[in-house]
Amino acid sequence: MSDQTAPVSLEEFNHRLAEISETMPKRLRQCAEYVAQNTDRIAVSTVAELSAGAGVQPSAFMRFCQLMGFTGFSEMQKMFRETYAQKWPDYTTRLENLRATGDDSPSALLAEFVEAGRLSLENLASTVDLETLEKAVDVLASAPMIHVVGFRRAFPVASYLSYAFEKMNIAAVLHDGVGNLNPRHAIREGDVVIAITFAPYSQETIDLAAYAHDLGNKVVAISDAPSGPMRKTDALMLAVSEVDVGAFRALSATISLAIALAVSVGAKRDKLSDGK
Amino acid sequence: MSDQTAPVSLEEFNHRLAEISETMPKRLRQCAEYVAQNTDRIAVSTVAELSAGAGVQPSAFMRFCQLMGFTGFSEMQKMFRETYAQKWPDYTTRLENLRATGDDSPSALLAEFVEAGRLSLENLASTVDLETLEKAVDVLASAPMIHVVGFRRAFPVASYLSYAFEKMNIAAVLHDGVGNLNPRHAIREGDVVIAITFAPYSQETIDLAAYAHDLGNKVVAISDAPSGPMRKTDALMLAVSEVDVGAFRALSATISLAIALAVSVGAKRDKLSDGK
DNA sequence: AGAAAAATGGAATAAAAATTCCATAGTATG
DNA sequence: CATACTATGGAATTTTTATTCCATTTTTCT
Repeated sequence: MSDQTAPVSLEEFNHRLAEISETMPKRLRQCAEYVAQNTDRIAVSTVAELSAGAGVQPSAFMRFCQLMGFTGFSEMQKMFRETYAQKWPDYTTRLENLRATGDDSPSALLAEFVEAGRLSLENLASTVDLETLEKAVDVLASAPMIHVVGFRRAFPVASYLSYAFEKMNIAAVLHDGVGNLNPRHAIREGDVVIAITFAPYSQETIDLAAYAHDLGNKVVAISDAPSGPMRKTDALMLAVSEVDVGAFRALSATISLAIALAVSVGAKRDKLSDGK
Repeated sequence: MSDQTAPVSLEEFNHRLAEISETMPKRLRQCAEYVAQNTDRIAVSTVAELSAGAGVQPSAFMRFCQLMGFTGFSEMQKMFRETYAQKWPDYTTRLENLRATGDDSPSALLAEFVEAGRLSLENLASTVDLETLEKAVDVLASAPMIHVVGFRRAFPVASYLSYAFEKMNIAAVLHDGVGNLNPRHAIREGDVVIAITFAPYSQETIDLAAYAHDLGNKVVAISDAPSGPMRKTDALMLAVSEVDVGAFRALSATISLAIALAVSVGAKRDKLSDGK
C-alpha cells in the first residue's frame, strides 16, 4: 500500500494513477484503465457498477482504491464528489461560453471548429450520394488490392483509410510520396484506387488516378465537388462539402465518410467470404 | 400528489418545480428552494446532506421528492445521475443489431459515424480544459521548432497538424517513423513536442515524449485520458474523449482540437511578431 | 518441479443510506 | 372553541452499498 497519503485533487489522482498503474497486477490494472477512461463516473456510481464496468469483482476494485492511497471506495468517491462540477449546460450554452472568451482566443477558435465540424457532418448525410457509396463499397470489396492516394490536406484522410484497412486485414497500400518514388507500377489489373483531393487539387493525385483509369482500373474519389478534375477518370465520386473556418477545415465529415467507407468494405468482405 | 409522471429531464424537472413550489407548505418549500439553488449537488449527495442543507428533516425531503413525481429520493437522484453522464450509445451492440437485421448497409454505417462524430464534438466543448489549451498555445507559439509525433490511429492527426503548421510557415517536423530512423537528436533546446496517442498507447510516441521531457523540453499531449502514460512527462494534457463505433472512431473531435490548436498558435505568433 | 508469495473471486458481514410509520404540533373550518 | 385535517419531527425498519475475510488459483522464485 505504498504511502498512505490519499490524493486530494484530480491532478494528484491522475498523477498517482499513471505512476502506479504500470506495476499493478492484471485485475487491478483493469480497474486503473477503466477509471482512467471513466473518471467522471466515479462520483455518481457504486462500486458494483464500476467494478462491473471494469470487468472485475467488487473486492478487486476495493483493493484498487486502497492502492491509490484511500482507505476505501467511499473515501475516493468523496474526493470526486467534492470536486464535482456541473458540466451539463447543454451544447449550445457551452459553445457560447467558449466563444465568449474573446475573439481569437484558443477557446473561441475551438468553438468555431467544433461548430464547423458539426455543420459539415450534418451536411454530409445529404450531400453524399448513397448509391455511389454502395457501388464504391462493392468495387472495393472485391478488389485484390486497394491503393490509397492523397496529399497535403487530404493526406490525413488517406492515412486513416490505410490504417483502417490494415486493421481489418485488407490489402491496401498508401501512396505517400516518400522519397518521391512513383510506384505506379504497383497497380495491377483489378486493383482499385481511392483518390482523395480537394481544391486546389494536387496534380500527383490526379495523375495517379488518371493513370489507373487508363489502365482500365476502377477509381473511387473523395473530393469536394463532383465536377472537379477527377471527373475525367470516371471515378465513383463521393462529394463532401466541408465547412471552412478561415483557411482551414476540420475534416470531420471527410474522415467520417472515409471510415464509414472502410468499415463497410470490411463488412462486405466478411459477408462475401462467409457466403463461400 | 398531482400527477404521477416523474420528470425525465432537467427541463421537465425545473418546470414542475416552478409549477408546484408555490402551493407547498413551509418545509417542503424550503426543500424546493434549496434544490433550485443547488440542483447540481443532487447527483452526488445523500438525503441526509440535502435535507440538512435545506434545514429540514430527511422525511420532509422525502415527501418533497414524492411531490415532484418520483417514488422517492433514489429515483430522483437516478434521473440526475443519468442526465449527468449522458450515456453514450453503445455502438458495438448497435452495430450488432444492424447486422442482425441485415441493415449494415454503407448508409447505415455512415449514419452511425456521423452521429458518433457529432456527439464527440459536442462533448469536446465541455471536456477540454481551456486553461491547459491556452498554456499549450503559449508554449507552442514561442517554440523555435515543433516536433509532432503520433502513430497508427493518431497519425492522421499528427500529419494534419504538420500540414497546418507548414501552411502557416511555422517550423515543425513530423516524426513519422519512415525508414525506422529515430531522429530524436533533432530535438534541441527550447523545442516543443506535440505527442498524440490513444489507448493502446504506442510506445514510440511515449518514448519520444519522455526523451524530450528528460532533456528539459516541454511536451504537449493529445490523448484520451488525463492519466494515461503521458502523465509522467509532465505534459500539458489535452484530453479528448471520442465516441467509438465498433473498433473505430471517427476522430472528429480530435482533429478539430488539433486544428484549433494549430491555428491558435499561428494567430499567437502573428500577434507576437506584430508587437515587435 | 515444488514451495512460497501474491492475486483473485465470492460469500459473509458491517455500515450507511433510504424509506416508512406514527405520535405530536399546527392550522383551518364550522 | 372544538373538530377535522394537514404538516412535521424523529425514531424504527428496510434496502442498498461498502468492506472484510478466507478458500482457491495463479504466479514467482528457487
